[in-house]
Amino acid sequence: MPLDNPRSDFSAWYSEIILRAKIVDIRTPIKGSNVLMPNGYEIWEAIKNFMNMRFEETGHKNAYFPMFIPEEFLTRESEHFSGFVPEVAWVTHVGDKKLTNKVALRPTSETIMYYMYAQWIHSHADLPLKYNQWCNIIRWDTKETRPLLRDREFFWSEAHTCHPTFETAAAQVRESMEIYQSLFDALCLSYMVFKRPKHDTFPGAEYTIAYDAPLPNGKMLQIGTTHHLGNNFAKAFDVKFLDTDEETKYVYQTSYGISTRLIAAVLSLHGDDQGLILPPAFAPTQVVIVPITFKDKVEEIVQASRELAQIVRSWGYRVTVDDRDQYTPGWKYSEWEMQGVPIRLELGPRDLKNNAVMLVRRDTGDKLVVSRDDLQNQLQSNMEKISTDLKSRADETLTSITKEASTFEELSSIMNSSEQGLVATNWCANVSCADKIKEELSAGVLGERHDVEEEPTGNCVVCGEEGKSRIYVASSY
RNA sequence: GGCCUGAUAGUGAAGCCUGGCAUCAUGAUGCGUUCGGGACGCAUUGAACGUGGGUUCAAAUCCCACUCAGGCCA
Repeated sequence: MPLDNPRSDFSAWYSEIILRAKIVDIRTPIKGSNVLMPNGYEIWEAIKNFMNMRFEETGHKNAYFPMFIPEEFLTRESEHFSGFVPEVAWVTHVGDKKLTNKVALRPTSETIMYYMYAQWIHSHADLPLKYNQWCNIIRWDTKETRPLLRDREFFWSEAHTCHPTFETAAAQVRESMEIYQSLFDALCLSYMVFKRPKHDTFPGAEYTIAYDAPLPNGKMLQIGTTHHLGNNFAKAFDVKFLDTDEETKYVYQTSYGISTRLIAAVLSLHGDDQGLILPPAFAPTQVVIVPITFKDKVEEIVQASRELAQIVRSWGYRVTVDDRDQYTPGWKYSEWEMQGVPIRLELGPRDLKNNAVMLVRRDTGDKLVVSRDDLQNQLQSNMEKISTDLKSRADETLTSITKEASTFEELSSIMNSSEQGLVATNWCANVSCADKIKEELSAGVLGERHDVEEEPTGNCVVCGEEGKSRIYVASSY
């Protein structure tokens, strides 16, 4: 029962893999409100562990803020509110009583957090304040939900920081970028960092930095964002401090987040037609041991496999022994490959006799007979090799979908082809031209690159006026 | 926002046009033989056909609404 090829039919491949690899089950009663199954949840926990480590190193504290937001809060920063209002879910009743003041289920937590920040921050000595929360978010999309890509309820991390000046907040933006890029690199993703155009900046923010990863179908996926909020929210929520010059000032703020959507990027970018390929550092099971039993030696081989598992576990790996006797080895190989386990060890009578094991890489299928003495080294070097190879294959995907257009005809022929792609071009910075790209091509202006300096190379791809910036266009989820 | 397609054992499908005992594969369970790339035999087990209503002697099948899934256009 082979999977579709992710390059030729990504949509079908994605729908199927998500269930067959036991990541998400969408057979729930409410649209866009799905089960994150253990395999998916454990990847998320591994991401959390990585991030919590980085947060600790950089002076962030985790906290938890309420899910219920009074209506009045969402109207205080009106630009912010209007950005979310169509997707906000409201509590309007309790039992059979209608509430006098309806309550929102958080679509994001700026308002409730900054209301509290105003009570906590008094002086420059209280700054910087760097809090993060891991929580669930409700955004009630009325249609077009896709598991992990666009859910009505999803998990995320949102960090919200306060600083004395615009520049110290800008420095915090840079720190968040460094943290996120270390995470994306550890996940072996390829991505580009963009400064979003003005019209696509987060409601209430001065500017937005976004990280976009390629998908095999030529679309791009936003896997994280960082916002410099200036003091717009500080003014709305009255977050002030007494500075060293004895003046009362509004704080400057930043916020940044990643969500379970990141998992979708990892699955999609690395997977193949046999299933998932998980980056070793984040795989729920890193090593699976499959005993190859023969009728007169079942106990001996199963026992040896369990002992081997204990040893490999003591080296710090997450290990599973698949000793189910109702499945044949070949069946087990396929199942673990579907779930993306990076390395499989096969242990049979031949290996026992030779004091060896068979080591198989998920990403390449390469098989290698390894002596027990050399196993620890081989595991480590193969895990590292898998990571670097995943990363370079991901980079190749990004390179292969990146294209160039100087006229609207070129741009539109790329966007209308089945491969689509990420198109580098030039823009006059007028929203009307971005709107035309959106209306006619269902694609968006991702912005100008923030990780690389680039100058415009020609005139605006839409109107032909002077190009003000070199931008990238793609369709996105 | 508009349009199209679909929903039948755990899973995947057939049956629907032309209303009349719901079929096949797979899975699950048990026993036995197997086991180095999705093994096999025998036995057992499974559905009020998405939900609600309508037409009819009779509805999985025809009609209406809703929910969910997928796709297309704006």
